[in-house]
Amino acid sequence: MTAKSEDIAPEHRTAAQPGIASPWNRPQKRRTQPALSREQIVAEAFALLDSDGIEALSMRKLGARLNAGATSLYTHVANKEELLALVVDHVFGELPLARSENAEDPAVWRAAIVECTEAVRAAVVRHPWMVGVLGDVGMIYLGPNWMRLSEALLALMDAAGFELGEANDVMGVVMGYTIGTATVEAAWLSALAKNGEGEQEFMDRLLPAVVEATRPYPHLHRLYTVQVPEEVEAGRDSSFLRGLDVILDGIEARRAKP
Amino acid sequence: MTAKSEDIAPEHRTAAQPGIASPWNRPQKRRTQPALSREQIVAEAFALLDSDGIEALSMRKLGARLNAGATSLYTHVANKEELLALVVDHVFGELPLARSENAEDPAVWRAAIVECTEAVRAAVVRHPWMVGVLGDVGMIYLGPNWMRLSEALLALMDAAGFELGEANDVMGVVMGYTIGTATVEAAWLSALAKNGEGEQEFMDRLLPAVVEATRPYPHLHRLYTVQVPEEVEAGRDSSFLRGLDVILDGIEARRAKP
DNA sequence: CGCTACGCCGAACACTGTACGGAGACCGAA
DNA sequence: TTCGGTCTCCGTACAGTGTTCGGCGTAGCG
Repeated sequence: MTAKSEDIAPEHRTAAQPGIASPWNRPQKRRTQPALSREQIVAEAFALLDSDGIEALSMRKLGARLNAGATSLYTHVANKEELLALVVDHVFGELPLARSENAEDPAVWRAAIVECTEAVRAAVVRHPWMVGVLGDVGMIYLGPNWMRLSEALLALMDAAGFELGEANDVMGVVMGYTIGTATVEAAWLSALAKNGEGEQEFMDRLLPAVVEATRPYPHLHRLYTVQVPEEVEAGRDSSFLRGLDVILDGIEARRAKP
Repeated sequence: MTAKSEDIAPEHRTAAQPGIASPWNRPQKRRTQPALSREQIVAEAFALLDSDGIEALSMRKLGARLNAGATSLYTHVANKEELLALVVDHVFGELPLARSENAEDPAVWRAAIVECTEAVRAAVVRHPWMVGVLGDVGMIYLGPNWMRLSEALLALMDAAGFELGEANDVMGVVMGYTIGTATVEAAWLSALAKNGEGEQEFMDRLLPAVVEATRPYPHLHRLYTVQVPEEVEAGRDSSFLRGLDVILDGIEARRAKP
């Protein structure tokens, strides 16, 4: 299913054709270049993660999807951990980079940051397995694609008139907020997925229990009885943007003064 | 080692005392109440995680630490996943709650938020295994201890004069930032731990490679050559606080105006 | 005394990540 | 051509993992 056109006749595979040797199943010209590549493996792992989640990713299953043995992967990837790191960076590689044109206008750099962080958040939410992996993978920010993202952000802030230290701080605040928010959201979403229910339905089913459970906590109780019900999916979106706006206010204020 | 005083004579355990039966090792009055409890299990899992990390936590090892069989745990805990959720909430149970006295003074509620978020951040950084677990555990915020934390924060913001919706937003921004920052920090720290090196040494050893790797990215390159070297461990602390301050500025500004 | 309920656990199952060694095919040199 | 050397692939094996199931012994109750 995932065979590329460079794969020369899958029937060479010894296990695939257990019949007796004969001219018709003989290797015949055998593949001249590696059947597996790191990119291919990463891409297939990515697809598997997206379709079946993190606990479905095993070396054996991944190998099978590539018409390869499990241990063949280890010639291209040192570890499962390294594989996961590569996949995470692969995700960041799909995001658009922030552009720096006319960035001296606050409205412009603010919009650029909103766009960039929204992209990161959307990626994490669309691939909820990432949050469980981000913890295991130290040093994500050394991946080439994350570096490109960072570079673009720093360039943006530079064009906006921030000096390097400030720009770094801004990036830390904004990305910290984005990752934290997205983590919580994705955790919620994968809990949903495990129950196989839609967001709104699950919420409706859960809410009475939550309301009951929060009875000892008056503020929380009020929050869940009057505030939460109407906002769910759309609420997450607007909530993220509201929060980001507050942060950008803080940044812009600090920039204007001293 | 982890035996509680209610444990009546550990030598009943069949495996612990393989000697021949005799009046001295006979069961004698046998324990009258369950040898295991959910709290005990959670506490021991917590200790095991802290000392040996996430990949050292297996049901068998945990059982062994409690002088119990692996499968005995399942009478008190449904899953490993449920166990992890309980442990995470257990961590939050150790944090101090925000106090709401004199909260109408901005300096006071700001300080209270700083204190609270610093506690959360410190907890995550001190228990780096949490970040890998937060992803798997959906719905942490339904745990009783996290609820207590939220309630205290909401009460604080209420006392500070925020209305409920605003207070919720503030909590989202501040906690999102805190969790995100702590996640990145903890990932870095557990990568360190895996290499068994100190933070500064590892940084020194890694920096040249990073500087080289960032050559295609001018801003990043400058950042790593001129900015980063002097700040590492202390830098993380102050960086977190600087970012938080910016956010609080944004919040206070929004509060002051319409 | 017997009975049920409960807490505990040994064995078993289906899987996991990965080390190892061998097998086959390619390339360049002799 | 033949002979190595190198590279990729993979079957096997090992030491674990989470969890189910059936049974066992005790405690408390009638």
